[in-house]
Amino acid sequence: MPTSTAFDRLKAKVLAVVAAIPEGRVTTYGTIGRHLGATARQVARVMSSLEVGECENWFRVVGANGVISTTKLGSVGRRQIASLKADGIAVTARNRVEAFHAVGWSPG
DNA sequence: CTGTTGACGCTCT
DNA sequence: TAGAGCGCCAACA
Repeated sequence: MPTSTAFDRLKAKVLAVVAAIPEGRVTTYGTIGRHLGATARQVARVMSSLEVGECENWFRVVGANGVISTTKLGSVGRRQIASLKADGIAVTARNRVEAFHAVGWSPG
């Protein structure tokens, strides 16, 4: 029995999945959550708890339908959009990933 | 134990 | 197509 909490265990899974996202591809919290048997909320909480260096492509994780949560537009969102563009992923002015259906990636 | 909050998702209008 | 509201679940004070 690991001293780690369920949150830490889930965190490891999420990090593993997110770290496996290929370049130029994106996924959503719901997709990861369902694949790991967790809710999008839990995945989101894990992402919010990530530290600098914990995940190298956290920015490849977006909300449902490729929508970027406006909650993090304060500072993180800007950095996420910039990172996505750097990966070749276009983002519309509505904070949505362009051609999300084309870049949509499923963990597996 | 109770109340509040949230890097979300789905449905209705 | 766009916007607003409600629900689910877990962490935190």
